[in-house]
Amino acid sequence: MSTPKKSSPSRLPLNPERVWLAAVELADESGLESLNMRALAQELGVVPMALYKHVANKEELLDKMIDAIVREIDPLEETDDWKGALRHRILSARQVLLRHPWAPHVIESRSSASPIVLDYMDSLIGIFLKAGFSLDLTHHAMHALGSRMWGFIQEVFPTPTPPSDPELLAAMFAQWSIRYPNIIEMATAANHKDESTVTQGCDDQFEFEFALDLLLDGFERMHKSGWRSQPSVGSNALPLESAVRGKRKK
Amino acid sequence: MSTPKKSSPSRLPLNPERVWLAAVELADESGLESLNMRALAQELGVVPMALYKHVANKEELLDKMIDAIVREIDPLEETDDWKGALRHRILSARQVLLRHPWAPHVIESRSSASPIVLDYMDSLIGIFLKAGFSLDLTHHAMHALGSRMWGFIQEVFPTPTPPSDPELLAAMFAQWSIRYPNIIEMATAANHKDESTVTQGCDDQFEFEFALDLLLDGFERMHKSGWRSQPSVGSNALPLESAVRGKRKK
DNA sequence: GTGATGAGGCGTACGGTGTACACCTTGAGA
DNA sequence: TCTCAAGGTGTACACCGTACGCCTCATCAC
Repeated sequence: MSTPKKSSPSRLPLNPERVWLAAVELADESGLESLNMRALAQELGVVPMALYKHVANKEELLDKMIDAIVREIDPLEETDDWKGALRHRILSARQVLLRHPWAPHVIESRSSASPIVLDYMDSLIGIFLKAGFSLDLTHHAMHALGSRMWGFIQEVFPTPTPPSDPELLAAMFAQWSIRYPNIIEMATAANHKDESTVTQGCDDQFEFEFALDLLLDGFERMHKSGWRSQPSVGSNALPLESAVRGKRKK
Repeated sequence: MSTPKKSSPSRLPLNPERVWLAAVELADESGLESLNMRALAQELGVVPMALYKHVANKEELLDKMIDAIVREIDPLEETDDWKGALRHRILSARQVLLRHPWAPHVIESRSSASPIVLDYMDSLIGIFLKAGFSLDLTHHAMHALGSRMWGFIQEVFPTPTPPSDPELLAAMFAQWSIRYPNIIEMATAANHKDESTVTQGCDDQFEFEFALDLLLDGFERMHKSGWRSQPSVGSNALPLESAVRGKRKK
């Protein structure tokens, strides 16, 4: 052969892409907290410092990991149904995130959008514009989508996991009923069960689609009614705010 | 005196609250990355390990810091205007976060809600229920609010800061116009300016209120129309989803 | 061949982090 | 005066990212 590999049979030469794909795999399997340069190096059968010949540092590695999974999002299909297209794209993003549970945390910690990320955002904006949305409304809609465009649930503050001991559980339930009557009332109703499932039984996919559709329906309504944030073009300072404040109060 | 402090005149005895209030102050002034146990100890004129007599570990310290700022949110006022009350409370939360820019990152990293945090959530739920919202709709509305109930902008992926050199800037602008035509079109229109302000001039407060009002209006509309997610009580599995899907398609 | 070159893997070491653990100090109460 | 515990001290360790210098080896002009 013209390329004799004598050192080790299992050692193909390692390149940047192999590094971050291995990182994605490691994070998928062992969680983000297990992803460190030493563990990743070991996974690749290499010494830690070898990685730095292929990625500048850990931050860049995390950037590339996000790029890798953003590429997994379904490509945009040709259609005239803007709402369907947007919905499909965002739900696809959500499926990707479900496969990579570490991703939300990493996305939130990025300091700047990569070209791949900008491609995705550009395509979403394109959906609005192609449907005839004003530049103005498109802009606000993108902000209103926020992290939801990536498929986040953005589940801040998961409620504490209840104790398994039934006696302790009953005690906790009694306490909560006094201090958090509304939470308890809502939670027990939400799953037609007793206190044992008080904090469970919430369908994430449903909640996500509920909020997404609420936003999309809102965008549609504003678009159809020809909503504009500015009474007259030319000034772009505080008037924006008072304009909408006026509308809100009706 | 009956309490002679001979060691040092400036050394009042240090207690848990002093520790986390000092931590909040340090994070406010120097940023979250400067908040470590050694720096915090120095700020308090004490050796690092002394802190562990008052807080269990850094995670607990971060929990307490969040508690401290959640307490800064305006208390709930008595009113029959649920939308106004909710709006006021959430905008107040946003003001708090603006005073403590490190808070969103910390909130996102909490693994469980503290009692103080649950108090706040309970009060929001209470607003919905008092207004006559169904338990069902209240539940979904809380999820739809998501991190917005804390006043997050949730500005994922800030666009890269443009170079200051005007020549480089023009080059970047030209490149972007080709690769991200929609972003550029939207951004230039958004502030009626040339490329020099392409990524600036976005009023965060306006964007936040825009999205918040969109959600609140949506909740109101659904409440008034007597929206329910379940065609019949008793089953709580997939039917939920198809129910809303049906509504969405109309 | 042979020496130069440079890409890529290696080994050591350093500074920064959270924190375990044993020690000491001090002041209140018996 | 002795005891005891709360609270501050000092040392030390494990783990992290990564700077820096070295070594190996395939390539290629001569």
